[in-house]
Amino acid sequence: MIALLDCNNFYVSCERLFKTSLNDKPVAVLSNNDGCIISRSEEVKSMGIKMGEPLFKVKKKLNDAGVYICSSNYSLYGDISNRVMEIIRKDCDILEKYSIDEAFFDLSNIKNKELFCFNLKNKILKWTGIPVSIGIGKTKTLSKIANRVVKKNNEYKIRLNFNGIYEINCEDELNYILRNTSVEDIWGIGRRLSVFFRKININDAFSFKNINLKFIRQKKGIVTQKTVLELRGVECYPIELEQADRKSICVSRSFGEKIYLYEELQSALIIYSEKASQKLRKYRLSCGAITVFIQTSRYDEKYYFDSKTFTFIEQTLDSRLIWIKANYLLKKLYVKGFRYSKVGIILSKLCRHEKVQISLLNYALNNENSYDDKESKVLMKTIDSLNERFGEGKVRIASGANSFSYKKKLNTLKKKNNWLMRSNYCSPCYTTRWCDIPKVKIK
DNA sequence: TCTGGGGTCCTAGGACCC
DNA sequence: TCTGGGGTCCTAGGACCC
Repeated sequence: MIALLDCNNFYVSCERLFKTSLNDKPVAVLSNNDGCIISRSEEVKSMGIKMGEPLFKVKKKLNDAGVYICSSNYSLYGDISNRVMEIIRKDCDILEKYSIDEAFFDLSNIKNKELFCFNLKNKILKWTGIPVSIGIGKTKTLSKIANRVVKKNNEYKIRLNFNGIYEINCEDELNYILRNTSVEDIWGIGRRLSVFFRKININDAFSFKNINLKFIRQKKGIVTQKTVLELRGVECYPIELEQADRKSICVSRSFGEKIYLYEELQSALIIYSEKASQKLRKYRLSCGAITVFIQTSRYDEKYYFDSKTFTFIEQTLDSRLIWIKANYLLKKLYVKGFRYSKVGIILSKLCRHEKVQISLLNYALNNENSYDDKESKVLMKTIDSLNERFGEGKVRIASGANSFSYKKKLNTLKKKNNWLMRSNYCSPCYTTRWCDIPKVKIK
């Protein structure tokens, strides 16, 4: 049996931890750049505010109702998430962290599963302050559905109170639940697939479970077939204990204000390149290719999107090299006259440091774009540790985007770095930054 | 005016090999 | 006039997830 633990309204719950006055007030957390609503307290959900709703469309409604709005604060959420995961791991080490607010864990060897989960839930609440819900089923897909039953109690009405825990007990109960679960609410069935299934009159999880296996394999592929099997109790997605190495790393942000100037794109991209390379080294990886993309808003009449990729002869972890190539790609991509809303960098063809395939050509040609490998590694390590100790961005790559002449140009245009992401309602990093640690007064 | 960011996997089709 | 059979690898695009 597999349990799925899910933190309730996770980002909102994190914001409430250090600002207890918000506990019974409506709260909403925004996406990056304060664009959309991505976490809502129960009060906000019941106002009819949808997940992913753009802020500007509902701002008045939120203000009128006295909703407290937060920008997202990922260093806070990431840290709280780790604490929750560690508490689970203490009681159950067959654990897979599935997302920032979810974990699957194995209950096969536990006798009273509901009691075990009940105690775990209380412990997490007591030690971190985060409320959680736990669903238990034979497979990951079923535990997801069990978890949904806890949260949408009013849709299923099989019990008055779950205490945050629900285990699918018998076949009859399972079928009842599946009949009352819409096809689009199954894990693995998204917008496109649910349109397809609705068209052929498969509207709920029960009829989806009983679909012809050959038909589904042929029409929708192996992934969807696995989802059907999982609903039948056949495990297709086991709990993954080891986190697989990443296959790509992407850093991109929407701008606070639209951008026209090449230099402004450059000054954003250099920061993203540095962030991406830093992440690369944190995972002990090197990259074999980089992709840069730029785009205008999807809602803009003159929509523009393009991306270009450069492949290295030899995988690298050096920020300088990554930036040189990123800048080169940006130059090729930039077209004057568009209102750019976003730029980004993707590192791909990743491999472990120690598995980098050394190129004969790099040595033979004494390639100007390659650095001495040993020196480069030491330098990057030094930069990373300086930045970790003294704060992000303290040591940076020199570039035109940081130059005096560029700053002068911005000055004459009376501009600052207007592209910086909006984050107008951000809470302090209570648990990850020394100066933000909450102070306690004792009388 | 204002609409997020970061991932994974599968599949079909093209290019190439003998 | 008539042109096989069996593979691999790569990539773009599409689907999904949180």
